[in-house]
Amino acid sequence: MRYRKVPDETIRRLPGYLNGLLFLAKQGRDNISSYNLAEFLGVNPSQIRKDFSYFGGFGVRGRGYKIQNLIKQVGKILKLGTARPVALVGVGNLGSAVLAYPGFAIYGFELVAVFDSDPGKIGKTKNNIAIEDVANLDKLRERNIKIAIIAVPRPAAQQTADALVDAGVTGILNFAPCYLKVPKKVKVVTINIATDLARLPYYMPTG
Amino acid sequence: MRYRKVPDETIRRLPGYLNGLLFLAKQGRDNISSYNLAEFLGVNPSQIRKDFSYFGGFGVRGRGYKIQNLIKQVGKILKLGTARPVALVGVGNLGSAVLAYPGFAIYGFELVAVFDSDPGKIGKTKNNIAIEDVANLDKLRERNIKIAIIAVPRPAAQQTADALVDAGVTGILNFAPCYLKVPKKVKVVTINIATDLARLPYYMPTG
DNA sequence: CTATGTGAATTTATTCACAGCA
DNA sequence: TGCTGTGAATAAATTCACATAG
Repeated sequence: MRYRKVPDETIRRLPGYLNGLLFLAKQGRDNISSYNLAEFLGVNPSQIRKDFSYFGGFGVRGRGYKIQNLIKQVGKILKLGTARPVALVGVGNLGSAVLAYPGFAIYGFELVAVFDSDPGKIGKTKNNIAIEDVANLDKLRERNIKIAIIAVPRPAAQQTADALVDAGVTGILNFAPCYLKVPKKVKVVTINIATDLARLPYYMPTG
Repeated sequence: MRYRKVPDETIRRLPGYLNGLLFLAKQGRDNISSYNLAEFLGVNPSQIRKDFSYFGGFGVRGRGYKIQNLIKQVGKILKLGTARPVALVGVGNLGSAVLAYPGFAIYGFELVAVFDSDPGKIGKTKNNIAIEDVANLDKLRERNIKIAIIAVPRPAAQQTADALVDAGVTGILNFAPCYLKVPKKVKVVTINIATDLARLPYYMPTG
């Protein structure tokens, strides 16, 4: 197809497609139509086809998609091909849960470095990873870690982001409930559990 | 202004605005312009004005917005006026973090019921809340709990959602990495930490 | 026949630009 | 003058609908 900018929304959906496809593959399935995949993922079939069409289309007319092929192609688009080391900053309640979270592996992420500012935690081991002093974040550069997860309290979030950027990090998953100011070349995705919860009542019937 | 449907995107942003406004209020500020609020939140000023305009507009021309008034109005829009009881299902790593998460309170949410299927956990107390048997989810109806958080493993997610819906729950925050099929009257917001992380590499410079 | 790939149509969301009010 | 509120203009995203390939 002719060149067109890939919508951000398409990129936002692709990891979800990949998640579903990996699940279906593990169930032993090897073909699927956009209709069946859409049903499974709770989205619109033409949306799926359109999303894939931005990259040339991966299906066979009349037949559908080869799941293994789709997995490979989507992984390539998202640059998830090789194992990616990830650092975590902040080992409080949320950070500990993130550290133990098993869901990152399917995308090739591996949590390999953990930092905290609490002297009572530094040096201790959690999930087989030694907790390091947050003052040593600059070590991320020589270890070639480009992705970090911020799970520190709000007052420490911006300075943590600054230190990460200084250390060469260009991708940040932020759990602190605030906007992080970073250079344009750095991508931040913020997750705020509370704001997501706060959307529900608006849509719920009163009474 | 004339009637127009409020965009979903506006509703998605409002809890974030409220979060920022509450923070600014605690700092002692009482007025703010759309420009300053936008700068603080990392969004576009006219977007903020437009978002508020769907509800009539809450500012004063030439002066800006009264923070306390905005907080009140946005809370009303989001139906966050009164305290809202919330239930949590699943007390694994993620569930425990959610249980200890302090961020819900500013929106009036209170975690008042916790369920798990593990006999080793049922009856124990965590964060001053007794863990109940997930088989008793139907008790939510008589306790008038309409919002629930699903933090169970994927294989149990859909059946948990079904049980919650049967118990009268109409708002679900879902941490399981899968689509949940629910009746139209039920609103589901899904948080998938791994898919959010998986968006980063696409935007990051290669090398 | 079946189900993709994709222009075109439609819907939704964002941003502009400025009239109008304090 | 300063900043809101909002139509109008753009831009972005979704959905339709069908020609086309297997």
